[in-house]
Amino acid sequence: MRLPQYVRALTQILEQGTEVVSSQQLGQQIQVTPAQIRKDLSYFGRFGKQGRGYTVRYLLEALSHILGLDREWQVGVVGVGRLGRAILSYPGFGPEGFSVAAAFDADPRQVGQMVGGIMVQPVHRMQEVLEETGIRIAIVAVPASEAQEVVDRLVESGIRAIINYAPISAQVPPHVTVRNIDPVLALQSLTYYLR
Amino acid sequence: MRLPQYVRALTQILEQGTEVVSSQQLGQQIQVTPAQIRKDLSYFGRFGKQGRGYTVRYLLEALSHILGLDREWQVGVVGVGRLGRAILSYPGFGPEGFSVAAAFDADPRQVGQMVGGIMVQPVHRMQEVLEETGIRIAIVAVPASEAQEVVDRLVESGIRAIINYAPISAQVPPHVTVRNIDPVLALQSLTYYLR
DNA sequence: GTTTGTGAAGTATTTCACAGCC
DNA sequence: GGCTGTGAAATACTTCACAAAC
Repeated sequence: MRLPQYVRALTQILEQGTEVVSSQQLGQQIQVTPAQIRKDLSYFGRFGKQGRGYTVRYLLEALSHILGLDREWQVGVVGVGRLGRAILSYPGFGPEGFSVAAAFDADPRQVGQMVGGIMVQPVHRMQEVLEETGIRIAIVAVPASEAQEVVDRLVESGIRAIINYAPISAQVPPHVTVRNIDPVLALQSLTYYLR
Repeated sequence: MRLPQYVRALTQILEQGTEVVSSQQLGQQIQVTPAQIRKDLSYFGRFGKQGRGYTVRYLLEALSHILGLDREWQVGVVGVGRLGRAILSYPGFGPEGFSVAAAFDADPRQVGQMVGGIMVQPVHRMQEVLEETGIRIAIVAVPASEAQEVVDRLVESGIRAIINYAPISAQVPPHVTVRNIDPVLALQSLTYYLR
């Protein structure tokens, strides 16, 4: 899925004040071939003008809408240890339309604390809170040993999308999508090229 | 590149005391089809026995060697802001054979400080230090606006592999490999499925 | 009976290349 | 002349299915 990259690049291009962009120029910025970009876009509609290119603002709005980025998404974070705290106080989600609206932890010492401006709730209230708030995206930042259990409970609670920071390959039903963030795997795949 | 996943799964299986594993069992654990696993492995050699499966310890050692994971890798971190500090104090790299051996920052207030047990060095000494220590892997944790410049200097310094946490698509020559860690892009690709 | 390793078949993804439009 | 949108061609990746080995 390259659309989010296009959105990011178009946002930058718009900020520069450029009004029209070709697939060639866009591709240069994000290391994707022009044909690839045109093919990707053609799957969703016809956004360009021959001989001219794409109107940056128009394409940006169209793609943002397709991705559902023209609204704010509430996100729940499970696990407020070292990593969870870093996520909760990460300032990069807000500007992109994601707002961390709930945080959970199993450790009673964490529960009740304020982290990144929100109150940590006990994990046994997770289903209740997620259903009340209608949160459908969760970030899992618990130890590997507890991650699958947490994922199972998130799925039961109606979560539809998960960012998983735990080093496991989580099992989920088909209606739930998972993206793994796994720096160790990334490092380990790099070492292959260093010999 | 799925080999690192196989290594991780095999390590767990070994810890459980299981000595032999089939592509079927291994696949179940990490959500990969048995045929896929056999095909992946066949590219590097013949590790199994028909009717039996794979000797866990033997396959684990073979894959670790192929990936270069049978040694320790020194890593340099550039940027010791919020994110860089989290990376420097992340306890998950060491056990996997990665040791953060140098840290750099452009901010003079950070330079000289000890973070995660190592001394922060000025970014202008980066090339010198990287060449002295022979570090070939770097983690980039600087703001987007400075990331490409840092990447360029890393490439000049002989770095061959980069984990990039900055939200940019870095330009590097073909002999350098980059892996991006980008939670915002991951989130944005998830929202597509929620409508 | 079980499970590997692997050609062949089947899908998916990417690139080519050009008619059509600006 | 420049650039899109898109079928066709080319690549890449995955799954099938089975002979061979245990």
